[in-house]
Amino acid sequence: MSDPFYITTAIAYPNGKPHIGHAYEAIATDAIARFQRLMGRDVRFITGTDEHGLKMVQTARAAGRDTLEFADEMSSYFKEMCDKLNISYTAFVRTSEDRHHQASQALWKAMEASGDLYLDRYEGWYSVRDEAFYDESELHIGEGGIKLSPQDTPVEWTVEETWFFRLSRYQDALLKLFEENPEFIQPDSRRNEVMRFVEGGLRDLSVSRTSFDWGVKVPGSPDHVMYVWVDALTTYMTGVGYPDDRSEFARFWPADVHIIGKDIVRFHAVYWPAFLMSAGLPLPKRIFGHGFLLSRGEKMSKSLGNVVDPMELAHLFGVDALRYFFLREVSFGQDGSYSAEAIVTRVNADLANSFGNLAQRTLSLIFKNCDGYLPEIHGHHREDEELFRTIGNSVSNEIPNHFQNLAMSQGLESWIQAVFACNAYIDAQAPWALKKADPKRMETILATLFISIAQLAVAALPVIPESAKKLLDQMGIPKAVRNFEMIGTHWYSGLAESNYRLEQPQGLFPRLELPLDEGSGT
RNA sequence: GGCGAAGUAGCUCAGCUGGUUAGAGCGGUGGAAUCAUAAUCCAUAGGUCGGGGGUUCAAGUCCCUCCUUCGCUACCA
Repeated sequence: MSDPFYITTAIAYPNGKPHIGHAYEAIATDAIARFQRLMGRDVRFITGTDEHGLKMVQTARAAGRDTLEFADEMSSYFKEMCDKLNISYTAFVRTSEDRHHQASQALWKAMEASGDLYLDRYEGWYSVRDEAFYDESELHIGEGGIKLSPQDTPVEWTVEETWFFRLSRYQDALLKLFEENPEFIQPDSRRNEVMRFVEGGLRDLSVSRTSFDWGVKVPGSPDHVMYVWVDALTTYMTGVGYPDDRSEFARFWPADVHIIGKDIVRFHAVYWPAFLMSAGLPLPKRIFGHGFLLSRGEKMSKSLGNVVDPMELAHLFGVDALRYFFLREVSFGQDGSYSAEAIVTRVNADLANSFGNLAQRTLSLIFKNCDGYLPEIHGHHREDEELFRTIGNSVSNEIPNHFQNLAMSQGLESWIQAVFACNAYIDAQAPWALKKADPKRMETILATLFISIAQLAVAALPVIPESAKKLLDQMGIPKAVRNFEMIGTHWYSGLAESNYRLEQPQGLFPRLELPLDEGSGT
């Protein structure tokens, strides 16, 4: 059986509809998952929604809705988004599911068994929005004399009985973990922040609430529900069968990487490993905190009116175009900027003009000059070998290495350079001029290009799955060859000898137009 | 206040452990080509690598300092 690979997105809080950040995270995670499949790994890819907590109750109530019914609807938007964006998750986990409650309770019991949970009374300033208590010293006064949390959310004085987790006990173990596994938190700037936070000392964490009941019941304390982060994080285990499906869980846990936003690094890099250590479970291998997408360099906010619906972008420009843009243009781990012009420019230049047009002109030449049959190779020239070397180095070496390191933009940089090399090659060789003068040479050139394009299409599958598949289908590339290992082998003659015949080639990436209402911005 | 990141061609950015004339894409300019989605290819544009100082035979690449932007964190009020 092939090597397992387990990856997750963060589990989204469906308090509102999915925004572009959710789409970005899902797309990036999906590209990695697809890449690993093409590398022959047996992939589990979990995403889902984190539906508990007082905030959901209140939002539902404000809308005059039943909480679960409201959660059903909101969660469905996230699932729809994933399906629309071609996200190849293996399970979409909702924290309101029964199996998830069981998983969370199992984790809780394991932590309790380690003596890390104790009941105490908590009095303090509580922010519903943040689902967190704050010390008086952390508060500041906002407009109208209202006390606000450090996140500028309103707080109220709350007294409740609560379970605590002995987080303080894990300070040294966590620091040791970070020091011995520099890859555990990435990028490095996030790692530094977390380390400094932990070095500053850890307080025990309040991990249950009694002020509402929309959550996972604490075993043996029916008045308590778990702190949302406890059960949200547990989703990563629910998704691979914890606690019942022991073989699935044993096979896929711990996760190879949790892809999350930079704003929730602490929960994943501090609380989560501490919970797991307490429960005696293996820790995820890597936490990757990606950056935020900024609209024309500015943070998205409702007040600025620059909130963009990712579904609208996908509809406007196409799913693959959007996926390509995000992964090519944004250096993974850093913040990125997007705008309609940037998307149109990038997608037209790379996908329509360079790659799409390359495929179109090559396949058209074969269609017209070879009657659609794949041309024979009559011995390669040095220029052909050079092109193969360039493509091979990119497709078999640089791209997989970069993707392996979650450096998608750099992998795509290598990819587009290889595409450029093909365009330079076709212009230099000018096969269209050889139809009568030297038809054999023309055939060899077209075959060389056909092979190169197939390799580039396979390498692009993780990023633009739909269009790359269409292209490979047009080209008649067998399914068995559509992975990083096989596409580098000698499959061409077999395909040519099978008398595969091309249809009239269809354009893959239509040139995009800048929508009228988008072009006039700053 | 502490820690950290960023500041490189008009724009968006690459530049790992310091080493020949600082790179790419887009845009601009001049050519070529016409198979192709008016797409492509070639050449080119002379940017004090935020300012200043230092180490070194040699510094975007190391050290110090200052400026600007951002992140994490602390504290005062």
